[in-house]
Amino acid sequence: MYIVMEKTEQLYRLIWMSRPLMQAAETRVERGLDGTGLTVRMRAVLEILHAHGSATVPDIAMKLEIKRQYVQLMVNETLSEDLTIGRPNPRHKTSTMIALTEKGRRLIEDVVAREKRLVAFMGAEIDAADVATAFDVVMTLIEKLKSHEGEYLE
Amino acid sequence: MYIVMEKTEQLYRLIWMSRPLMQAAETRVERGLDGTGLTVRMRAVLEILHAHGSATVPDIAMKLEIKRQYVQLMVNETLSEDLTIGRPNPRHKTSTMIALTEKGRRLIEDVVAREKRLVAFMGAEIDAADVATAFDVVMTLIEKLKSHEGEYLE
DNA sequence: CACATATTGACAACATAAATGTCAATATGA
DNA sequence: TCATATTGACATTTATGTTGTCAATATGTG
Repeated sequence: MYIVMEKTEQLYRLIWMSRPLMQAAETRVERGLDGTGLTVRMRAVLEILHAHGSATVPDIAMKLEIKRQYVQLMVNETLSEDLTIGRPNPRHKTSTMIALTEKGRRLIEDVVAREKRLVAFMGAEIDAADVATAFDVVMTLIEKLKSHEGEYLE
Repeated sequence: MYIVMEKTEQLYRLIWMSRPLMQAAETRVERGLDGTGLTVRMRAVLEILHAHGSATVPDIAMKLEIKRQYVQLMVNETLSEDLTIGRPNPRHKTSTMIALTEKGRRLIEDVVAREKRLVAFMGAEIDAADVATAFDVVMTLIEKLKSHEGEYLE
């Protein structure tokens, strides 16, 4: 029982550390973007396109879990900087497929590579198995938090 | 080398999962606040006062790592709901000590207890040692991200 | 103890991320 | 073909902060 309480306490604290973690990470990412001309939200668009290939604005919105209207804004910024280009969409004629341009592809690859070098450096003294464990715990937590399981407890 | 890459990749993804984790957690917390009359930011004030005892507005701002002007706003809301009360501060006469009222104390205790029951439920099938590992990894990450170490890599 | 400096609370302006509402144009599918 | 849905564009609103400023008051040092 004591151990159970300890675990819950630690899990509770872990969950509340997600905000400091996110803030520290985003601050760092922002600094890494200095000089690239990218904003954090433009970077998000490029990253998704790089990871999943071209997509429509509503597609990207679904992946980012934010409203398409806001994504449209983000995407338009990347379009006007020639980081992406709208190509005719065979599946839907008014919804263009947004694709990375060569310029956009190179930029996001540079940015991600630089970020990964930093992460490699920061993770040097963390055990690989521990990282895997942490990752699993976090993924499980997200899943549980998003499900409505346990709602009756409230 | 392969393992190092794998670890870095996983660490990178773990870091980027901090936002989904935080969002899922805060959405859930918000739902838990339904019917209490509390907002998330009022809850934050009460939680700090409950955990650390009474404090001045600038103290709370330091703990939350946000500007005192915004914390003032948050605190004023709790004051006007009689969840907290300003008491003369022996150490500084214009800066009142903000303390929980009985009403505030009972409310935050209820809220936290309910949240912990939910966390206990969600963590039931997660190993205690894994939680401890995840917690350590996350704390280490936050520390590394906040330090300027590795800046030269950028 | 006087005086320069800091702290506090209050208020206003601004920034950013995002949600929400609406519309016209166009697609899609029964 | 015609009802319904999707998309992009645009406007408004909300939440969560930051930044700047001010007057009142404290604090601490010579």
